[in-house]
Amino acid sequence: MSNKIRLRFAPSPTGFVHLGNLHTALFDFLAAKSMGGKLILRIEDTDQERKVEGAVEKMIEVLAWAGITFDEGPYTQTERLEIYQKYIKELLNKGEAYYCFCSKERLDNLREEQQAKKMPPRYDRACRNLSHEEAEKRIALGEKFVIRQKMPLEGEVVVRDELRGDTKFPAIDLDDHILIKSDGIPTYHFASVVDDHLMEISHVLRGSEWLPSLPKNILLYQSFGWTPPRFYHLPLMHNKEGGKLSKRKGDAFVEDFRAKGYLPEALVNFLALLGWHPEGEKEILSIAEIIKEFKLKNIGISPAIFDIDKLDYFNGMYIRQRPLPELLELCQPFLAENLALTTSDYKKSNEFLIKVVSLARERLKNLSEIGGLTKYFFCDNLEYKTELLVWRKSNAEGAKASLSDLKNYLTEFSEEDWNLKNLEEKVVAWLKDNEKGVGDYLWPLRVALTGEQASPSPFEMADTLGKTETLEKINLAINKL
RNA sequence: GGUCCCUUCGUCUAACGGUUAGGACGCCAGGUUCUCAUCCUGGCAAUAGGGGUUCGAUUCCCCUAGGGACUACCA
Repeated sequence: MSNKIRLRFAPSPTGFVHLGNLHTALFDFLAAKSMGGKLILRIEDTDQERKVEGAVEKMIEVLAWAGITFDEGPYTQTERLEIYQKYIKELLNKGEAYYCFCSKERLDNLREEQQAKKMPPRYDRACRNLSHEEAEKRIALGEKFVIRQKMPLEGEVVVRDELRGDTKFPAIDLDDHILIKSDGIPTYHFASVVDDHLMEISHVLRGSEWLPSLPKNILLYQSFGWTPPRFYHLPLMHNKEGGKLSKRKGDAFVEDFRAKGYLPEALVNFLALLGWHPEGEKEILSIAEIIKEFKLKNIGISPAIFDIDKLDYFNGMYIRQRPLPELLELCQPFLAENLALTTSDYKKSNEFLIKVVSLARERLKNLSEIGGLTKYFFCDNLEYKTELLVWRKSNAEGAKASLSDLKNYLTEFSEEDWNLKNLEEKVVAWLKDNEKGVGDYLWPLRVALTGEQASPSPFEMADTLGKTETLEKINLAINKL
């Protein structure tokens, strides 16, 4: 037995990447990397019905986007069927498994009966004591069969989850579950135990929905005489209502978050904090920092509710941390609609777009919001209610006078002087010198340039828009009043 | 119904059996400010309930309650 650190992420290829998948994959990755171990990708595709074409490639791509890569794999279980055949024979020979010829109908009826009687639904072990000869005979006759695990009939099975300690399961509650299906393909329980052993997996980190099946796993290891890996069952994630994350609410799939403009570092940071905590109080951590700090003992055990507000906060932080050119690149798809509104070459230039992004970024919770937040940068004719131009207790005449005043003052600026610093300093000094109310002037100016209640400052707008457009928009506003 | 797991502010979470029960998000208030946002200050807010063990329980044990998972020839 080697003491190498080897972990595996073992999804079934059923379609989109669920947030829970990413959570598990992330913890597997963090555990492996923090201990200097290897991470293996294994595709559990033993359910042919649910298999989705292209799902594996997509999953690898999405995980890579999140920064999760694999050292080995993907191994695919349906390509390893001879291996499972070999090991099931060993179990059969040891008398730890048996052939079962019960039909689906019989099992369904049995289950219904048991449930009607409020009995726990379990296989009645009808085939458990079939003789070897009898079984061989029926197989030779072409009867369909499955292979079941022979569970102990009494006593209890003690299993260990490293996070929770020992847990006892009464043997009487254990079912003789199926190891090999009638199509000859193993079930998850059997394939994963065989693979974990052969792939020398040292630590299994998986969702705690697997906790009830741990006895089955452990019993298989015992039947084979193998040493089981250490098991860590990770807390499950729920939505605000306490239920499962769902496709309908759009909070289930990683692809949805990605499309909305969530950054991978935000999602990873946020997810790492669901069921794990660093030792210090710093919460904003890069994946590299998390790896450095990650310790298995700091994994939690209680289920966590997925709180979108905190994710938004993290995403905002990471958006503000990205260098502007990168951020612009990421925002491009969300700006396309706005760019279609203008024919100006200047507004399609990098110089202009960088300014737009720099003004929008501190207001973004996710990148997809940038379109709606920056529309007024691209419109020639802003649509807004005339009253919006009027500052608080001022009136239409006041607003009109302010704007005319500003127009005259700004017209005097040379193109060279038209920049943020100058505009701000000079206009503010001018207002002060002439004892003009700041709000009386700046509010209508800002509205004239944006048509919005909330926006960047008038100086930032004027600087970004340029002298010509600024004066045009002031004129339009004056004419409205 | 059965088995198993879980339970600290609304949420994510911290706290060798001894802390004014800490941090973060959100919320509220104040500051900066023409607006919104950012940023800075401050504030509100929790050990599910009941029994034990102990000089002392958030922490250990039991019961109750609540939540969750599993209970397929799905993973």
